[in-house]
Amino acid sequence: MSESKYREWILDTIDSLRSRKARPDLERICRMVRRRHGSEPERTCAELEKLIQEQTVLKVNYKGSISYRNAAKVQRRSRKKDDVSLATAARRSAMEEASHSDLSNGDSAFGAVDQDEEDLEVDTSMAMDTDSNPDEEGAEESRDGQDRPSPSPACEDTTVQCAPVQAVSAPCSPSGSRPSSGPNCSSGSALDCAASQKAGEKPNSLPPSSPRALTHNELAYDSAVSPVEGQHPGMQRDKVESKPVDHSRATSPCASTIGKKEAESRVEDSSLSPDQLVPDSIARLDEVRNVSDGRLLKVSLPPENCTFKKINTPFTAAEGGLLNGSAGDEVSS
DNA sequence: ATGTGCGCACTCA
DNA sequence: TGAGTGCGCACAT
Repeated sequence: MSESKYREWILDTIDSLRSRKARPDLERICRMVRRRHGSEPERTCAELEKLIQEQTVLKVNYKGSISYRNAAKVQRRSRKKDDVSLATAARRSAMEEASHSDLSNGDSAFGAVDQDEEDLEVDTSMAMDTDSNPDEEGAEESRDGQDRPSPSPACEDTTVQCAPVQAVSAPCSPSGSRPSSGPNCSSGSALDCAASQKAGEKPNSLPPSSPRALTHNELAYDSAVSPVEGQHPGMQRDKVESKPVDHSRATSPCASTIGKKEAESRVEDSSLSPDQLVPDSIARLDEVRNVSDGRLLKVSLPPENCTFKKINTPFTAAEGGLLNGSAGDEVSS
């Protein structure tokens, strides 16, 4: 029940922020939801992750910061030509909407839906590009989701919340904002996380891959990341194994956005393209693996570790952060 | 203090 | 050149 509500709230909030020309970031989303509906930031954060997993919401690293998009609306540049993509997108949206009701709930239906979506994404992933990619994070997880029906089963756990989103994007809080809370964003909560993002931040991203991928679409995020892969466990693994490496570090669940920036800062390549999604997948390689095994365990530990790590590992960059120089954005993970 | 509206610059296809 | 995005500011509450 609430899930669907949250979905609406979150999507609505994202739309609202966008229409206001404000970056739909975690902090703003949580704040607005809290203001409007009184829901706790933590909860909002968790729900948001779920939506990301479901691909209802896309997490993207834009201009060095994480933004959330309404997947149903995202299309962005790439597509023009491809009708296909549009179509796909449309379909997706439709599905999403449809799924809104069920998916979130995790009804049986959703299994099917998911698949479809996945397929779409996969197949179309190329087309979708940005759109889909961003989801990747979600995608992967969603895969998991297959096993486990609902989108965010785990989320509820503290681990979860942080996991997806954060993981993806945020490696950990940069400023070390709160080591103590480390593990989950929870207490610090989204807001904190978000806040931290801002604070610390510098954008960056880890570019996993090669720019070329981007060529196709921004989504390229990287082949590694590619959502698609995620779909098949086996594939995932391969990919994961193959590329992963760096990313793994980056990820840290809870730290969430916060960390991300740091991470980004350090890593930054310039190659990235602007909107890139933030594929968690990479980040979460570990998780993924787990998944392949059976499902992911959300991994609780990581957070702390990550957090600390990241925190500890300061990069001068952070400050210097400017590294990013490039305006673009990068894909996050 | 917080939310909102919007001009403007940026980036990309 | 058109479109999407978000910063930064001014204004509203």
